[in-house]
Amino acid sequence: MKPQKIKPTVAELEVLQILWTYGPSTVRFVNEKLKGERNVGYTTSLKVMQIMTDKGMLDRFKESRTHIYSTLVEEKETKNQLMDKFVTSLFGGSASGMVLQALGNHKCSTEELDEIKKLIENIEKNKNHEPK
Amino acid sequence: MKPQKIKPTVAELEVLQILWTYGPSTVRFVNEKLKGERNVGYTTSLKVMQIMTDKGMLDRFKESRTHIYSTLVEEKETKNQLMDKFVTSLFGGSASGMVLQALGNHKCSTEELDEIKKLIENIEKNKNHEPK
DNA sequence: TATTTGATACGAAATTAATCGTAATTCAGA
DNA sequence: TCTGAATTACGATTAATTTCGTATCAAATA
Repeated sequence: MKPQKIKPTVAELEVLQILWTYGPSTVRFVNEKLKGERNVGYTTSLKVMQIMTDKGMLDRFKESRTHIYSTLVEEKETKNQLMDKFVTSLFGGSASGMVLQALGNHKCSTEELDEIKKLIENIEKNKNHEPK
Repeated sequence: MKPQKIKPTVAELEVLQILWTYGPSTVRFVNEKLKGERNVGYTTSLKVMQIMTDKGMLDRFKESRTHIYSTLVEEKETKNQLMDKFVTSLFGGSASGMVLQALGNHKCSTEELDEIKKLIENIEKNKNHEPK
């Protein structure tokens, strides 16, 4: 029931991250943030955001002379979709396979590991309660 | 001490997966496997593999009239690197953040969850033994 | 009101990736 | 040796993405 396919390009994803993090913003603001990472011209950011608006990924409204852009795609949903693709192409669709490799090679703090354990226990608990 | 940056494209990654799975292979073989997934011409696969060889991702030797290709990049290392990039761009570098989202949204079997728990316990055990 | 500043619109160049057609090459078998 | 089937080499095309230059527009202010 969700035929909407979200397929942001790399550049588009960078814009989304900024809007998810800081909320609705101007092109100027987004461009400043992007310039923190790499060299990118103002009109480049503008164009990307205009295209995203055409695609229905962003919304905007006019405030005096500038436009304020906000996202129309859910952060969680979008990341899930990207993760799906990633897991499929690298781990044959096995999320646990990916998790194993991720945990084995990234350093996680004890607190983080505990958090993960807690989540797993919750999932297992729910499985028992809704066995169907 | 590993300045070698591995950046396979999508098409290249597909070739790598096949070579990792089946070992050194001919273009014909790789192309057959690819055609199992989608429609791709023989010369397309050939070209991709030639480019990969130029880039130093693959090695090859002549056997009669055909070439036998093998990978020069480690499966684990490559996947780790791709995962790093993924985690960085989507989860600000937090592997545990990604794991949490992955576990929360993909269905894992009880066995898989147990396997992950076991791994976490091992990691924690090792932490205690090598506290530095 | 004219100027300046800063924004948007638009087209198009530059890049990168993926695809394939065709020519040249190689070997095996007739 | 000649022919044909299969392979490789290579160029070129297509498509998608990223980039930016220039024109245009709007509003604040001198």
